[in-house]
Amino acid sequence: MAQVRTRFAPSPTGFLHIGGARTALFSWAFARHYGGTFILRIEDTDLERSTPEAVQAILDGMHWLGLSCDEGPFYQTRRMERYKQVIDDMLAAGTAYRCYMTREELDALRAEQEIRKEKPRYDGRWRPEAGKILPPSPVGAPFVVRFRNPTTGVVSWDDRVKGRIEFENAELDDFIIARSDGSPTYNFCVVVDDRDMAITHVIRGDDHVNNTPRQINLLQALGAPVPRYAHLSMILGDDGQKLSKRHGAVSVMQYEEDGYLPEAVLNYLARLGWSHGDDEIFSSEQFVAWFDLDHITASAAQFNTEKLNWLNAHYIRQADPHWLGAEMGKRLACNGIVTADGPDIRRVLVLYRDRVSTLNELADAIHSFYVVPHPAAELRAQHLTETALGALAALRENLSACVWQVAELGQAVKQTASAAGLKMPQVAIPLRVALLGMPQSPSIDSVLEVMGRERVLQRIDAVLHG
RNA sequence: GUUCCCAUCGUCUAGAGGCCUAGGACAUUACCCUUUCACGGUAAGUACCGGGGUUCGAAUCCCCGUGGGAACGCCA
Repeated sequence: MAQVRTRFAPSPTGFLHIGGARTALFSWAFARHYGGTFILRIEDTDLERSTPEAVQAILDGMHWLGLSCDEGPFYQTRRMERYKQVIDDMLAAGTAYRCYMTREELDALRAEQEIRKEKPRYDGRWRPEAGKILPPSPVGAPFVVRFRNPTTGVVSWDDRVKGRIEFENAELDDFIIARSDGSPTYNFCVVVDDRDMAITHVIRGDDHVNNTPRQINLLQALGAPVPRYAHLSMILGDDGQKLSKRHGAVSVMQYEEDGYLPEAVLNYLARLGWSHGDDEIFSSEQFVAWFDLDHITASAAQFNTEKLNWLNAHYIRQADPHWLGAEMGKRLACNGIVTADGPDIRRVLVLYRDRVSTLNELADAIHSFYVVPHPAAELRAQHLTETALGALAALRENLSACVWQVAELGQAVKQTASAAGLKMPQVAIPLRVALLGMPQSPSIDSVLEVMGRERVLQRIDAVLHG
């Protein structure tokens, strides 16, 4: 295959959401797989809605996911001269023409068409045609530039996801390529850029399928090669509903905040709409090695947070303890919890890392090691009974005599229980409540060891004398 | 309304005419492990939208229907 060049071309009107992230991921992976070039292009020609904050949000999202581009980011607003030149060329070549129809006239036309239940479209009244007499151009009046779309035949392409798609040219109208203020429009900029940037594969959302025939016609009018297209179907929300700013669409950065690891999000997204046999868990290197356009699903996919959670749990278990420790320190510090003078955070993490599915859950789970817990009255009443307190008092004595090492600590708990004629849980659960403020925890001997003698004894005392 | 797209377990998916009495994963349920809660292990239930063709044979190919979606902007 010739040098592969793909691009991700978001418009900076909001954050990078999950759908955009997947599009970027697939474009990126495809380029990487073939040793090609991945280009980032910011489509900011809509001055009204584009913001620098949104540009930054997109950049941040891609950076977090580790999707780095080889060229760009290019900004369409900085290429205005180029667009203008191409428009002039097309006007001169007769592949585009000036249209003086006013907005009012256009609106009226559309209204009529709608009444007649027709597809709303431009009627070609200013389109030059051999033997056709155009109205005289109003001098000084504003005009738009329209592309002279072929009127007969079909446009078609072999979509790498959806297969062959054909459109009758008769279905297409002469779309605007330059507004009355002279600024170029989306379909036009895309074509010029894809041509200038020598894009070989356009991987994008399938909401662009209907733009594709227009873009192909334009490309052909420009004498440019037509890239391959791969249209990805959309991602639905967890509830099966379409994602929108109003409903369910969240920034990928929100996932970071919620305690997801980028490798989990990447892995999840990779698997959403693409497959490699039965493989579920794989690194991004593996993904790049395996990725192809042939195994992309043509139908829409519903986002499933539970599966993401499962993957995230997996990656938390795999995470480097030093990194995880630092990350936890940061997250706890955000809640005003100091970890520096408490138990070694890495040892605490080892106890909890396989019991949670997000970093936030992990932070919640371990915070009792650093902050004295206040078990709810109900918990106290249920677990810190007189019998239990008696056992804890005995245990306190036994523990204080212990070498602080897991096997010996476990023995101490067991012996205390049997000496009091109690079952193991009858001691271990009150002990958990005393130490951590909750009746469940990892293996109690490990908790004792990691929490450390001083803290353990203090917390038991607090319960006994509190 | 017109054009285009899509259709396998609740969800993500495997499946390129016989390997499919349809496989894997998440979720669910049961059991095992166990000092609790998890992790882990084992097992179970659950799907080819409907109807016609083509074929010796169809989840796979074709047509129709139904359902869902997208696009029809001087937005991208």
